[in-house]
Amino acid sequence: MDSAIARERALDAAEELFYARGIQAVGMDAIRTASGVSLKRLYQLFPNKERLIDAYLERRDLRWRAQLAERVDQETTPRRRILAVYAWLYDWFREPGFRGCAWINGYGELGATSPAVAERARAHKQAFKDYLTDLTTAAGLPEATAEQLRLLAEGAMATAGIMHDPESARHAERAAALLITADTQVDTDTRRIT
Amino acid sequence: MDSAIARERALDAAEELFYARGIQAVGMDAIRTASGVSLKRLYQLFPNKERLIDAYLERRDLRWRAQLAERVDQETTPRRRILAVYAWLYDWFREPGFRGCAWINGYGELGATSPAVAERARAHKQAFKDYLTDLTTAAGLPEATAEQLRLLAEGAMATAGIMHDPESARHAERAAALLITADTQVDTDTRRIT
DNA sequence: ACGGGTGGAGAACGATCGTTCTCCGCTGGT
DNA sequence: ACCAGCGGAGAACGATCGTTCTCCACCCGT
Repeated sequence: MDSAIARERALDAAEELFYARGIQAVGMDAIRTASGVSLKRLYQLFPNKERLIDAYLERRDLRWRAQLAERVDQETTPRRRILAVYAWLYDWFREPGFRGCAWINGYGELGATSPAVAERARAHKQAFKDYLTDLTTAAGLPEATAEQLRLLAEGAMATAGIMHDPESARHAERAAALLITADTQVDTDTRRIT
Repeated sequence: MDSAIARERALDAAEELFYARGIQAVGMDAIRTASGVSLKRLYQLFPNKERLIDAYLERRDLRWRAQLAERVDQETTPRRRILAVYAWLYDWFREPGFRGCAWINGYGELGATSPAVAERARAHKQAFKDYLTDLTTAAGLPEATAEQLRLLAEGAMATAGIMHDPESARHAERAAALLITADTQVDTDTRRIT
């Protein structure tokens, strides 16, 4: 079997199992069974479990951000592009098998013991925040607004994961709409609102 | 030794170790060593590790909410009481050894495999949201605002934990100030902002 | 003083899991 | 056909950990 295909199958199985059951709850044997990739091959592709976890988080990060950007790019005006983030979250939260943010969960599980996982979580969250900053500056909003939008999104992810309540995304969306409108008011209008 | 004292010492050790290193990374033996409570006694007090985890989350929840309420009660006006939540978060985030929210972390680690942990996390988050609802209704604000304030707080906790950035609390505070002002505007003013 | 029982220290047990090793069948070149 | 080597299945190994068991020192009532 082609090595690249085996790698992808292993990562597919790892992603599904790690995300659904938690990382530590999934043994290498379960990944072997789910992927059909033998243990020997698994350890040729990833020298140990930590590297497999790392590759899982890396690949998921790329896909997650690409899908978000794809949704945002369906909108044209800066304001609608910002709100599209929360619409996308809403769709994500309603997907069957949604179990919260893989990086928040992974950090909670292994952030204290695995520097690699902690770093992946930080990098992912930083990249997300940078993306929001791009969207806000395109809308002429200050970076502080991006920070606030970020907190709303993170709060929606954490809450939706724990409470199984996709509506968090709608509340976040409404708050975001208020914030970007209020900040605009403060800039253009008098500073009645602060 | 008094049974109640042994129980408290065990919980003290469990809380410190579970929170700092993650639950699964701490063995019963480490708790025995840190607490000075023998294994036999530990298993008399808690029939198994899951029950110890449960007691840890329960006791921490009571203390966490009591300390938050204590801080909020230092303020008198409804608006300042709401904003005190974020000031308290800011102080908490800057404490040495802060590692994020114990329930977000615990849910990420064991939410998928332990129904007891998942339920404790849900109950804690629900109680926090109920408390915010009390604060907002006292301020004459709608429940939707409580939901938004909750998302800001949860986002600040998740972000501060992962990024080691206490400033999340200040950004959340500023966003909260905008939201409760904006919502007040919508109610009293014309509904220019929505 | 003495015997019974309580509690502590730590060994022991069984299960799980990451990682490696063994054995064997298959393949591909000559 | 034959042999060398690659890859797969799964056993094996060693470590960790939750839980229980053993053994012994100490204490307290008579």
